[in-house]
Amino acid sequence: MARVLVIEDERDLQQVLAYNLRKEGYEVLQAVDGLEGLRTAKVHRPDMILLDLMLPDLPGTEVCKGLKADVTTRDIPVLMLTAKGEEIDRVLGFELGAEDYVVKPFSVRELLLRIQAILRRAHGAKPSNPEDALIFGRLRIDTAAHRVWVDDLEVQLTSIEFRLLVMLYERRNRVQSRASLLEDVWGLQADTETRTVDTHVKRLREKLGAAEAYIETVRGVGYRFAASPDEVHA
Amino acid sequence: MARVLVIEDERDLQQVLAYNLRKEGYEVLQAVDGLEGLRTAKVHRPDMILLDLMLPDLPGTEVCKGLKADVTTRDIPVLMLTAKGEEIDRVLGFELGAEDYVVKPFSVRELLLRIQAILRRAHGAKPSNPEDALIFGRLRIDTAAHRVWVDDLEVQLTSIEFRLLVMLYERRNRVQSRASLLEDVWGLQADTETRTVDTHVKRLREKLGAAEAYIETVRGVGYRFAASPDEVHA
DNA sequence: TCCCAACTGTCTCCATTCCGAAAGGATAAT
DNA sequence: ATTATCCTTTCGGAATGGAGACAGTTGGGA
Repeated sequence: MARVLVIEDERDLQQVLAYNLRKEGYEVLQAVDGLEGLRTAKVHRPDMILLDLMLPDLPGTEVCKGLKADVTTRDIPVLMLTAKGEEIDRVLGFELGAEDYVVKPFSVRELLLRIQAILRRAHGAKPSNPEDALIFGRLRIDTAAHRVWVDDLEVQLTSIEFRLLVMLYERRNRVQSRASLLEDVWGLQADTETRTVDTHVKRLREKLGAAEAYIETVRGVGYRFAASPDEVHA
Repeated sequence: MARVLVIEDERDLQQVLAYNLRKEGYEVLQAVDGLEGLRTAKVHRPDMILLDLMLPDLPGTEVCKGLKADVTTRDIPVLMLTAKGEEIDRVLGFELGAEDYVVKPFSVRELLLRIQAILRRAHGAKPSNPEDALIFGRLRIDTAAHRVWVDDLEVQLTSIEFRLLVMLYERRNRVQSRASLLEDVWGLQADTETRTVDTHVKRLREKLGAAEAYIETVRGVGYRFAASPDEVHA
């Protein structure tokens, strides 16, 4: 799930936000002033940032400038929390490249929707090229279109199978335990004695046919996507 | 670079827009009410116009009519800025002929994308009319006229249906979640527990008849417009 | 002003697909 | 050979999306 950094000095609000974000399944990073926020952003690279405009050390505008000035954080969308609906704040926020803003007091629901929208846009906009599918040996994956091909023949995967494949691929050459797959693909956290993952891996392999060998079993640990297409042994 | 006329009375928003447009390399003309907007449009012939629906002297709809009534400004695409809940239906149809609209508060990023899309279309179809229509297999879409044909037979779509179709088409071969469609077509931010999108897709498909197969359902994810007219599965 | 037609969003119902669990068979490790 | 681990098959319940119906709105015309 997505990681959200909350830069907010009011303790109570910080708690409320963190609680609600976690409840929605986000991973939450917290910072209570601008400098800490900048540091955390640079180190942890969150998927987006909630930024209070009024902070004890730096004004939020400066934090925003700081974020935009650094290549590693430049592209992280910022959602501004402004104390009053002053137009000036809005202007500054946008000028500085904030993605959106909400005015306090805001409803948590509204805020969550904005966050969702931003993350959706960020994800959707990532592969802007028309035909940029991942290619791995005989396997081709187009995440934007949600389509998969093996040897130029399209394979119909269900959404879970697709997520499982992408997750394995993104972390190729690293063993994924069943528990971590359950968490990342299913969004569950259960210390599991279930064979659910096995079942889906099996179905996925079936559908992948010739490309099934890319998914390797690591006995006693979990599953691993091959490091390179050639490494697969017959 | 393209010239954009911004007709907007709120000073701050005017500034935000101008700043961001210039940053993107556009030349910006500004007007703070409808009459000034009409004059400026006639004199300077911008490549497109951002028009607030709520202006001090004239409603934006009237400005739009005025633009369409004058030969020198008739072909300039108009992008409407509307507040939430304002009637947007009539804005789009034949009546007013606006090219697109965004609902306030909008993210500047989103707005810039829309502007890009409009200018791209406009440039591609320089000699304004005859081949202004997009062709996709048996489907023909004329965004300027808001008309659609299937196998050379015109299909009557409502404004939402049209917008939905265009949105899907412009992002073809990319799955659109229901939530993102709700946001981009309806201008709503909502947890999608609703079947509204499904219903409209269904109605759209009905009307498209033979071309309905271009709109594909991706179970558990959303909808996707086919990548190419031939790829449609039986 | 009133009425009618068109449009839109929501609801319910239903067929289909999909998921997760269970259980027994197969395979690798010791 | 024995055990631990993984694969395979099967099946009922749940989720998903489409079809149809309906009421609230809106705009246009009588």
